[in-house]
Amino acid sequence: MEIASKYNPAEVEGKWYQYWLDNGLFKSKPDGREPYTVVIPPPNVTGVLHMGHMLNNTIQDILVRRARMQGKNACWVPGTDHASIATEAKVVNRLAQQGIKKTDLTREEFLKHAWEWKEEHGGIILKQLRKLGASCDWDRTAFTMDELRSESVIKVFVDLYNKGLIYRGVRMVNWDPKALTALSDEEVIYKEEHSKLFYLRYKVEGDPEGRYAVVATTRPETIMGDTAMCINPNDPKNTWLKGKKVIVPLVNRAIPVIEDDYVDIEFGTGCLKVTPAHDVNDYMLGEKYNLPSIDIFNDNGTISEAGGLYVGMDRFDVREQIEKDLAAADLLEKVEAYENKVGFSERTHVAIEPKLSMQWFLKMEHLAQIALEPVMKDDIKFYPPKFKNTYRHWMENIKDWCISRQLWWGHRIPAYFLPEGGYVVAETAEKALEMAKEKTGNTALTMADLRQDEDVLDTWFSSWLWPVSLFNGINDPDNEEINYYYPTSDLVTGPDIIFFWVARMIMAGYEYRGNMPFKNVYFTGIVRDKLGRKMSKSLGNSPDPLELIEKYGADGVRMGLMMAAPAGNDIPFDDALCEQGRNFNNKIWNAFRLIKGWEVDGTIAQPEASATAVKWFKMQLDKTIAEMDDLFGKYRLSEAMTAVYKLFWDEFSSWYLEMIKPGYQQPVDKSTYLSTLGFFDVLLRLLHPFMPFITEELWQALEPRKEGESLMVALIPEVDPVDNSYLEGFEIVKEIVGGVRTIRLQKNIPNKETLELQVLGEHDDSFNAVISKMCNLSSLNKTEEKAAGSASFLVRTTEYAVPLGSMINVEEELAKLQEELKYQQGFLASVLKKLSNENFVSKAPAKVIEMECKKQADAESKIKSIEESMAALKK
RNA sequence: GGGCGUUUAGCUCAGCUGGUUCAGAGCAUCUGCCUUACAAGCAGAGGGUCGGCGGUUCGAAUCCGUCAACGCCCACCA
Repeated sequence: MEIASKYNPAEVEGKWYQYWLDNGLFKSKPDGREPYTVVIPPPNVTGVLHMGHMLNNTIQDILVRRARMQGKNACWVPGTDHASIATEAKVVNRLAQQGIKKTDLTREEFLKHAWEWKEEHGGIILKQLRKLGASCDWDRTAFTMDELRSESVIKVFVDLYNKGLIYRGVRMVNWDPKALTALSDEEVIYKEEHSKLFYLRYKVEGDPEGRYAVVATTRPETIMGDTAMCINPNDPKNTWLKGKKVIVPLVNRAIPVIEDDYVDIEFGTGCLKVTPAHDVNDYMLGEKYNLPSIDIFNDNGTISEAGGLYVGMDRFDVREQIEKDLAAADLLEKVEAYENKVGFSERTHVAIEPKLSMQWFLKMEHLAQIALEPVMKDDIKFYPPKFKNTYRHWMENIKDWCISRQLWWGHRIPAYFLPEGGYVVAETAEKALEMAKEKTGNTALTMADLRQDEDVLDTWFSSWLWPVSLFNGINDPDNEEINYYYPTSDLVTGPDIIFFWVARMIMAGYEYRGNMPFKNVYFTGIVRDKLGRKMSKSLGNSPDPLELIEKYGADGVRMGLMMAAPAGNDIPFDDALCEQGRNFNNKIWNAFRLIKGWEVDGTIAQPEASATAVKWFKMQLDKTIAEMDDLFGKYRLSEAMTAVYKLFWDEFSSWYLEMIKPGYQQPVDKSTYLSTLGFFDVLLRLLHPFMPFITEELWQALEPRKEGESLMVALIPEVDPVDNSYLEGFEIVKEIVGGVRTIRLQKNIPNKETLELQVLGEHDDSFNAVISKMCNLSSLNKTEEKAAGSASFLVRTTEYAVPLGSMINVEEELAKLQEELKYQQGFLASVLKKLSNENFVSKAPAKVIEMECKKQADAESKIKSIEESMAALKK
């Protein structure tokens, strides 16, 4: 059989993915097996694959594939998120390119465009995931705005409203002047900004001396909205202002001076301008002192008519202009450089404007209560657990959730306003009409009399139902699927959405299923470039995942990502990691070439070295399987991968295969061959979750397979108990072989040339055949006295000598031995010092002392043997 | 301003409740090899007073205190 010496991923990946699809291997239906369920964190429907998705989905696929190979009924449900703000923005942009303004369209017309956009661009990301090898059950692909999910969302809204948990009211909310919508607190990102602190002069009304108060503010453009100035009643330096009125600069409007402890005497001048419409704290002061509120901004962040000045100008332009105008009017005392935190919209990146508006809110107290305990008690486990703290802190300080958005793309709030005021909340317009008639007593009401709320719900108000709604557990709470698949097993996601999504899913899970939505949460890190920077479009430091796959193969990229990805740690990504992954693919490929290239002879007996190798490797294999099991249990996936990586590369390729390898053009015996195929098969099983494509390719080529058979559903074998002392014995063999190799290297003796090996001291003969083969020995004998002119080395306390006759350089050997002797003597001295320490001997446990005594004996024995060698050389 | 986390070889990290093989792994580096599976490879080697200081202990990378640097989360001081 001719096989290329290098693995070509492009040739096989598409083929096997299609094979898996054709044979329905990703599909899952409830049955008698134990379920293993994962729901995908739904990416934005119009998004494209980035490195974060690659990492996240690689991890999910590893977990899912492994579960499948453990005989579980694995179900990985894919889907996308409608992403209100982001998608609506994209649609608006595209319309703008066509010269269409959103405001010129009706809601229906706009939504038609939006759905068209979704059909065109939606779900690209899911197609891309197939290139990665994601084993999702694609038949289950869902969308947060598809029929079932929409119905669930509306049903939940109505339910929460009926429970009294949803209310409507005018509150100070985070306003996004670009997206023109309210946002939740979580959607605001605070960033440190270099800004200015302006000191403005507020003249005291009717003061004969023309005195003025100085107010420090970062936002001079809001003075048109000032309705009071506040001082601390206990501030001696401002006592003179009590009861006075001051004139707002430029605006020339008189406002009262009020007193409240809220004002920090130390900050600025101790005078605070109060703008109830545009600052959360000022709003509270306004409520407390019954101040008027002047909203000086339009929704888009320009100054409104109510502002009186700078009408129509943008808030930031006004800030620049007003500085000049204040200075010109001699009303600007000074300007200082200042660092402060400014809130930005998570989606549109513009500065948030606090704004009073009518919105819908969800009360969080009850939901937080039911969701906190399970995480604290580890019913739901977080990996890494440090995020429990973050979670608790948020739950304990939670505020009500603003769930309405002034957008069209999303789930429309099912509230219907009545002609004479008031509203009803119902799942459908028909039901709403019924309720309206009942409420008003007016049976003549028609659909046309009702006006549905214009707003849609926050995207996360649908995402939080995801683990339940995917199995239709809201609409049909007792169906077979939800009963079987829920609670799901593992959730893999980034810590950045712990509040947006994870916490809220836990709330919804307990509220609507009375049970957790998932048992374990694996938080991934952020993928960074090798300089430690976040990957971003603007930096251009994010590699294109599909190009990477093309270059290194999906398996290589998966490995590259996993190589540096312990849970919760950031991933410093480097192409070199994928290269390492690709190289490993090649290693596997070539091991396969070797094995399949052998001619098998059923008549020859199994060599002793091969028999030993088979016995040893079986044990090594079992040990690693157990180790991987343990690591997977702790979600230490990169360590599990490292374990199998080393098993394949070091133990299997470098040791096992070398031990059983027949001589040039010699056949291999049947028994060894079959054992080797068996080992290779198991190795492929262990590797498959990490690198699905190459393993399937080789597994299919390993033996004839029936149509539809796949490694994907092969089982990871049970292990036999491991004899650790046997494995330890083999580690000694490795040291002996290493010792001989070093001598060959140093003396420049080619492998073809045979050597003799003499043993002085304790030695287990059962591995002699292996040692002889690996070292190409002509003899391996115990002896009392080694040959003159031999190079030797110590393994534990046994000396191994290779007679070399005249090739020995006595000077060099002596120098080497001298150095070793010095080290051993130093070591012995430190052990003796410990043992002569009264405190140590009396207080340390017997086991430890015993250990030290053994160290002493070993060191003494080694010293003796070194001294003997030196004496022999000097003869 | 609070809270959490990190700091171990050039790089990325592992070292669980203090004590054999506790100073490790992979990559990178260096040396020698185109050896008949694989040069995307093989065989070897070097490299760290475990962030600083102090304490507990017979014994500390590991426990405690403190300082420093970095990172993340939260918070209404203009």
